[in-house]
Amino acid sequence: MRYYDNYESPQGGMLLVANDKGLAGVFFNRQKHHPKRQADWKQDPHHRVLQQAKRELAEYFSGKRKRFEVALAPEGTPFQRAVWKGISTVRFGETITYGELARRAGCPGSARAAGAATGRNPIGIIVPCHRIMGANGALTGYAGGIDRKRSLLALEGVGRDLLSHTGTHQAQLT
Amino acid sequence: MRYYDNYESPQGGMLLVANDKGLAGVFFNRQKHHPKRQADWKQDPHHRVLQQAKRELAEYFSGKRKRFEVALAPEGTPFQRAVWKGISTVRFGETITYGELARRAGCPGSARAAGAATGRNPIGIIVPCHRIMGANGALTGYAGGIDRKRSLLALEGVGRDLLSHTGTHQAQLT
DNA sequence: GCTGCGATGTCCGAAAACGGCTAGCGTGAG
DNA sequence: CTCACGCTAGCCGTTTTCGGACATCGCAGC
Repeated sequence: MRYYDNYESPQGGMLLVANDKGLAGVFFNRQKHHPKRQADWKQDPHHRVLQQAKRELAEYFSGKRKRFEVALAPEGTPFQRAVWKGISTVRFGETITYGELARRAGCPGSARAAGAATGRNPIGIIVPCHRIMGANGALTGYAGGIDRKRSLLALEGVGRDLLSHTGTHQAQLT
Repeated sequence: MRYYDNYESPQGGMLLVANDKGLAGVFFNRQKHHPKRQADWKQDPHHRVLQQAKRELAEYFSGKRKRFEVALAPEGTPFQRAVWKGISTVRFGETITYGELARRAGCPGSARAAGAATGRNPIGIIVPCHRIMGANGALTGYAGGIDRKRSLLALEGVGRDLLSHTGTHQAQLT
């Protein structure tokens, strides 16, 4: 069974989803790959996991939390889960490249596939896919929109020099 | 959650599967499309639905039962469920053709598709797919093997003339 | 009779397309 | 000479697409 609830963040409305094992989804409204609510999902604002997630997110956005503790239960292929696990090893305020991410997932050389898997990350913010950047420093992409990626990194104090990187036009695009 | 148990029939070992709503599967061991036991299935010989199914099957094989009453909960596409429902309208000892079956499912002209759906019937014997025959009288096919189809029809007293039908070569093949 | 054909829903395998990538060059400006 | 930048060609798991194959049957043409 799946449970869900809405959450209003400083960055916009979000959808939170949980299953029996833990948190399964955190999406910005109207973001890329946003799942559509299934008929058998139940809205439950008081669900234990959802409540904990909402609390931790609030603390994160208000600058009081740098690590998440809620139990995660994302669903995906073995490779995808390895990548998402790799993303979770990147700490608050740090960034790594897609290539490094692929290495941490145990598949060096699969940088591009790692990028695709990153784009499919179902647990935004808490699995900090916004901390992954192009090897040349470009922000490259973000399911919730590049602007949000920039904002999140700024919130984490990532140096402005990195955010305003001019190494490539791509930083401004998409 | 899924529950399962084994059952030893006069025609060979079988696997029975149930979900929360009713009986979901009845398969001969090693038959075509036999599902492989999933990690999250639980064996439970005392499950209410499984017990009822085993009892009714025993009665059927010993000639004491001509209609099944256990609740069914097969999983498939809308078309498939329509076909399986159509199959269930055929009574003990009767037979119909795939074309007639398609008609009963509300899709005349989809005889071939009905045949494919019949082959995917997850609830053997209880959803009596062995009562469906080719328009020319051939036995055509059976996921558990043509021999079992013949035996089941014999058990139901279907005339020997139908079983040894010589209208076409296909009756002896496959 | 026998042959060939068209209609039909689903599944399955193979192949191609598609990305939140990167390293390696070539080129042109300083 | 250097360096930044842009282009290109490989890289790789997932998703999408596509083509057959099926537990068929009735009809047309020979």
